[in-house]
Amino acid sequence: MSVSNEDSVVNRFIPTVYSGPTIKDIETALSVTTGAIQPQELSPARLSMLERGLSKVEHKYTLKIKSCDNGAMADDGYKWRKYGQKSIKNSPNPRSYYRCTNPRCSAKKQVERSSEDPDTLIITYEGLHLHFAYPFFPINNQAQNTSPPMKKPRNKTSQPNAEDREHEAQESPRSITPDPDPDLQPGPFPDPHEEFVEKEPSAQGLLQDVVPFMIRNPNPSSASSNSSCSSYRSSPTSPSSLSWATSYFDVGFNHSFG
DNA sequence: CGGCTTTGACCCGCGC
DNA sequence: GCGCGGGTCAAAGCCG
Repeated sequence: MSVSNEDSVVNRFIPTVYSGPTIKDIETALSVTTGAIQPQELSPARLSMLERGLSKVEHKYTLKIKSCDNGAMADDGYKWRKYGQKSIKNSPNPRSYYRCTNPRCSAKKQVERSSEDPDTLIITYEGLHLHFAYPFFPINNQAQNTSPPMKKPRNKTSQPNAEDREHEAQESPRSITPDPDPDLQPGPFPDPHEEFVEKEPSAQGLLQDVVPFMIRNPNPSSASSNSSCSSYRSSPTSPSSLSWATSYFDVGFNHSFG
């Protein structure tokens, strides 16, 4: 599998999902989150996104948003299972831990309320899952050695390797093809657009979780009122929702390969 | 009855 | 070596 071939697939796929930014642009945008590039070099859309509080720290993406809800389930319409909650030192608000309900995903997120602004939720996404998108991204050399410092699961359990493999599937570029979903095979894509849309429902808890939230909350300051609290749950799988794919890849691409 | 959420305990890693 | 903080697990309770 040559890189050029992968690249061609990407080039085919990306424009189908959205028009505008290229992979390079995505990389550029993400590099901004780490302070590598001046904001004025970004597109208005990307700037807007960043201004809304998306930031990247290591392999985690922190999203600061205004919300009238507790942030537990009402963020994206996809399913996250709460698996823990802890009170945080120096913070009056507890932090909730969520894990994607999709058994293939090891994606997690932490939700906590800002101590400064009770209306602001700080959501930290980690292990974002992009199995369906992996085949469409070029495997850069830099991605080969960027295995995030995921903690090893305890060996005491009766499933010593199951979870490891799961992490591999999420974090390692090599997992691009081995993903168990036959519908996500790389290579010739009969109808990328159609496939993409149709498969989404089964890809619960994907990066879509991040983006719709931002896209659908264009005005965070007013989101705390009442109207936008549930609107973004409407239909992340609708064709029109592809508009957020730009941001979608922004986050996921870098996370997986950066 | 099944699934999901909640809550407390346990375990691990890091810093002092 | 000890203590602290954070993350995950697992059992119980609740809701649909």
